[in-house]
Amino acid sequence: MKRHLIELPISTRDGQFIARYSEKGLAELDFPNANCRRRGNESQIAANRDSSRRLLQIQKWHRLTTDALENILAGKEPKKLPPLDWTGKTDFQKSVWRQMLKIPAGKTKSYGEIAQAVGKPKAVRAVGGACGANPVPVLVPCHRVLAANKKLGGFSGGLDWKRKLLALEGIKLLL
DNA sequence: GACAGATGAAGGA
DNA sequence: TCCTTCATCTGTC
Repeated sequence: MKRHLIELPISTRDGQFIARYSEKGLAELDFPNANCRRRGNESQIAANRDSSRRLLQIQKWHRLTTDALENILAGKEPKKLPPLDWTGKTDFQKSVWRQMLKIPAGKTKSYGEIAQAVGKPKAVRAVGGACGANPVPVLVPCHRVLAANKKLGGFSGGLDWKRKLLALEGIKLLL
C-alpha cells in the first residue's frame, strides 16, 4: 500500500530541501540535488485534494521543519521538531534513530556507542545500516554518528554534506 | 537462506 | 602507523 505524501520544498541558503509529509508527520527529507532518490510517483503535490484541516496541520509541521532545518544549518539546536512518521520501519531502526535524536548539537557518538545505547553492543554494522536507512537526515542527526577514532564513516546525503554539517557545529574531524 | 554493509578490533609488517 | 582479515548483527532480496 502506497502512502500518500505531500511534498513541499524548503529553500535554504544551502539549496532547496524537499520535505514529504504523511498524515502522521514528516516522513522523508531529501537533500538539495538528491535527484528524487525515491521514485516520486508515490508522492505528489496534491494539496487541493486534501481537507483544509489536514492542510493546516501540514503547514504547521512544515514551519517546524523549516525552523529546525534553518537552526541546524546555523549550527544551533532545533527548538522543536515536527512529529516524525516512521511507519513501516523496524524496531531496531527506530531505536537507533531515537538514540541519534538524543545527541546534542556539537557532540558526536560512534556507531559502537549507538549500538551499546540500543542494547546491542555488537550490532555496530547494523547501526550503520540503520543510519543509511534514515529517511529524515539532518533532523535525525545521523551526521553526528562517526566511525571509531572520529573518522568520517559514511553518509546517505554524501560525505560533503556530512563534513559541512559537522563543521557548522564546530566538530573537528581526523582527516 | 544468502549476501551486503556508513564497524570495530586484532594481528602482522 | 597502515593494511588486512575476520567476527558480529541486521536488513533486504
